[in-house]
Amino acid sequence: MNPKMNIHRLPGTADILPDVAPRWNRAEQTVRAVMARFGFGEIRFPIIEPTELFARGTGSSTDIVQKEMYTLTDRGGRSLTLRPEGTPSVVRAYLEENLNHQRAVWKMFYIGPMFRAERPQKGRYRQFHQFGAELIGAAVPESDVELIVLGHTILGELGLHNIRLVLNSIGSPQARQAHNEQLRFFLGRPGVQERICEDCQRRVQANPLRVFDCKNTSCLEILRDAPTIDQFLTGEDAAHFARVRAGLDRLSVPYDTDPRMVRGLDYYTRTTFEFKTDLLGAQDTVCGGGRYDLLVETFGGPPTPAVGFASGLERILACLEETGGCAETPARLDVFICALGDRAREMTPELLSRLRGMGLSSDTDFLGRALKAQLKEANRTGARLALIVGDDEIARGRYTVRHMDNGGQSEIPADTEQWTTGIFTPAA
RNA sequence: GUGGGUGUAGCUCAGCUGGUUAGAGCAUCAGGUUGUGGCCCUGGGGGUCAAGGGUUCAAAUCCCUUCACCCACCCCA
Repeated sequence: MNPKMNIHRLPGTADILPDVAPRWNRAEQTVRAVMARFGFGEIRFPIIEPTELFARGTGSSTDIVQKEMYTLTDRGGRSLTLRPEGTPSVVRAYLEENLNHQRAVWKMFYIGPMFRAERPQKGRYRQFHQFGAELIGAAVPESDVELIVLGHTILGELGLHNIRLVLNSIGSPQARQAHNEQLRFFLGRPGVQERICEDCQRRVQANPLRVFDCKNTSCLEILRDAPTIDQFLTGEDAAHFARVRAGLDRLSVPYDTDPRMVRGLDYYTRTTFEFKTDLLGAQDTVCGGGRYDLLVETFGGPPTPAVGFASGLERILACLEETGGCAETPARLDVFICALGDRAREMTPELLSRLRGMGLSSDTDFLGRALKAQLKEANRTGARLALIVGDDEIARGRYTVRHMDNGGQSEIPADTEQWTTGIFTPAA
């Protein structure tokens, strides 16, 4: 806010400062730990990719590709894009690195920043962070269950409760097309067409499925009898879906099915799911995913079934903040050195090095301030001990150690060779 | 991209329908203790009142533009 400072953070981006960075680290650690427990290995792929990867992978009809990508042209005239999501890159790497020749099934996860040029608001940023998991090569319903349970477990271990799992199956592209046509017919009938809202009139043309997201009460009334995707699933689609639900039932993972749940990416087939919260307002999806059995083929690979999900870290952290579920445990310093006078200050680098070499966290005052101010600083940093080094101590060959928790003081030899971690461990 | 709201100190916010040098709490720094933190007391620093333009004798206050943030639409994590 310094008026002279006229370079600003881009809209929808954030600085994660030292006071909140520990929350991020903790969340990421939890994600990595659970992923490892489920047998998923980390994959790191470029933040910048050829634009065609997303045009073909994410799908040219999606909002992401049509209006939300950060695309630039490099000096060679190539069109590059800052990744808006992770799945296409994972599939690209899977084929490019010939992973399909090494093993039939791959379980991979990623974690990192994504970029979307949307209007920022709560729970939606232009640079945001996702973790995601992909299980490539398996078609059985139990692999869907594996992924949903993985998401469920991670969210739970992150401390997120009161989240609702919503399940749907959108079947094959053919089923969806049939459904679409019926829906258009249903909404285009005379007597209906005039009663739906303007937005929905437009949706009927662009993407009829979207009418199911409308909140308008008269639209909702009409839509109660609208055809839903479940009526168009093939026997195999329906059997697959039933088995996914049965798998979740056996594990007592609660869910709601919603044949009207719509996802905005082109590549989904059969199972789709979302974990939703009621803490975030409009941006209520904390994790979303589904099966994408045709995506590998669209990149020229062999027919390869797959399932995946992605989850937004900002939204998760925002939820935790709402519920107070991220109690801060401020890091405590072991020793704060209070140096008085030039001679003492000259010695502090060695003293610090010795302490740090012993594995103790330590710091000192770099402003040449009075003892009072230095102790205040020691207090602020949560130091357990203050090591007071002044002319008196140097003359005596013994330094003063102050126990910040109870104010008690003792002395230790000035000779650092004689130091042990024991003398810096305050009595409990 | 569209609609609505907001923008005053580092942070959270007062400042009524325009009227003298723009305030509080917290934070910060200093003093009360010439070498002893947390509590308390006293004092200091810190604002082109988001930016730019306009109306007016007079603008933090009214108008316009831009920017940022928030909410909703759209869509998604």
